[in-house]
Amino acid sequence: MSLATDRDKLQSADKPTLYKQIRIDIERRILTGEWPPGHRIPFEHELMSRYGCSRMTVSKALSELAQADLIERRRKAGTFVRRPTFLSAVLKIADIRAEIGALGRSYGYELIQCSRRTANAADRARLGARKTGKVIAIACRHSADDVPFAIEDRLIDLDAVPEAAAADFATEPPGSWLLHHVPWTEAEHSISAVVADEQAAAALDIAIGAPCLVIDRHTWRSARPLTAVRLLYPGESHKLIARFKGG
Amino acid sequence: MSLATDRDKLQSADKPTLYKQIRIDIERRILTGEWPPGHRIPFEHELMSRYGCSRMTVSKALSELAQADLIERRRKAGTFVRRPTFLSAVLKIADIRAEIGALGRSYGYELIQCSRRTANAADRARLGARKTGKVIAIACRHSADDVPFAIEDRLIDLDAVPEAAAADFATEPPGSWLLHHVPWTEAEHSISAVVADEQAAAALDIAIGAPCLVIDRHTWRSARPLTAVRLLYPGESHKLIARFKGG
DNA sequence: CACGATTTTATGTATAGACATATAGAGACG
DNA sequence: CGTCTCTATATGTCTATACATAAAATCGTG
Repeated sequence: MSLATDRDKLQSADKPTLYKQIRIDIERRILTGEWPPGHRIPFEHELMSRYGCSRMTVSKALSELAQADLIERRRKAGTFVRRPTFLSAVLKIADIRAEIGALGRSYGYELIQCSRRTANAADRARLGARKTGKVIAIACRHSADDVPFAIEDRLIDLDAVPEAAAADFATEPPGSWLLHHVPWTEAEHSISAVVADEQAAAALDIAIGAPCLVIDRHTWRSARPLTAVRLLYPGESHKLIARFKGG
Repeated sequence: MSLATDRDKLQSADKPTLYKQIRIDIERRILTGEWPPGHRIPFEHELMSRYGCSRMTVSKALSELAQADLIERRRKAGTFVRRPTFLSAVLKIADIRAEIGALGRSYGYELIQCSRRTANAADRARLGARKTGKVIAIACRHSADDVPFAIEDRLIDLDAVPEAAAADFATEPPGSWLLHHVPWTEAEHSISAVVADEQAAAALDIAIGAPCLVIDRHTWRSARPLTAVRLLYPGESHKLIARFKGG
């Protein structure tokens, strides 16, 4: 009878490091359904002898899977395949300039209106801030190859983002500026559909009553509102790539 | 001169384990902008003495930050704060039954049409499969408190998901069934806006020409198409929560 | 049997040390 | 001055060991 462990099989396959191979091996069993949700994964000691390595190594593999929400580890009980309650995916939203650039189209930007004012009740409600001093209100238009791509209506809390006072939004779109200068901790997106009113239709060069996609994004840093933005896209498809976690 | 390290400060704070405190500490510096994108984080050896712990411990903290894409580690060069090129966020889309349940509203489901057929050219194009045998085509409607919530038009590749032949889609919505029975590895969402045509307006009980949100979702397992679905929601807001990664 | 105390056990964190590996930067050479 | 090689170095992986911690399982008692 052989003393060979699965380690040989994995090692012979190719290069990646051992813990990564263990991770991939377990991931495979979960994704193929061999180990369905709720299934108890072998104890670390069993995996140690199965793969012929130390506990730290299998633990590292399991930790990464746990961080990726694929498994759940419970002391004394063991490690279990998580029951998916959500289609969990990583959503990456580029800022519009980068997005248009990635499409190989020329980016155009036009500042329509930019004003600084003391926040009124509507501004505070929109930002979700109880009290605020000054805000910047911006309206602008993004275009790709000189065709209107989206219009943007944004409010920035100047107390939370004082650096914004010095930014030149006539030349740099506020989304890009914020993305590269202002760290954030939470964001919430609300996606909906509307039909273009007269104003939006004129700005986007589409018919009144044409469908538009709306993305409302609120951004916070440690629960403090930073900015609220509404983006209006002509109804043509706007793509979001969502991949299973764990590269 | 004191031999005290930052470890004392962190430890005294409260409970979490050391490596987690280190992670949180570094995360804080990044999020507050103290360490801006591109900044080189102190070498592991410096962090060792700063926090008064072993290299494995700081390495574990840094590894988690790297897995969360907050930092980038390069051999010999060091560890750097990543320049965010995307608003990266975790998107969680519940299946519609769970979503309505979470809202505290009663879920209603109605199968409109369900047929099994040999895939035609249009089916293959929609699934993105070069060749397929049989498919299941499903049309159904979801409602919340007896008000139409969304209509669904779905195609399932029976070769890739043979278990679907035995499922009873008259009682269980296909989205829920698939989520709980079929593991997947990749999904792609395409979100757009349309106006309701006569048929959609009738099914959703809205006016013709009213805005609707469309979500097209394609799901694969190891590059093999499993299902393609189009969901049509009345234009009222459909919320997606996106949070900064790394809890 | 109910219920609280004790034991057992699987994971969680931390350590020191070792070797692997990629690569930035220095130095050699044409 | 460019390019090539070599070396120093920071991260990457792995081990063996130790103790901490949470919770399931067991035991003991009223």
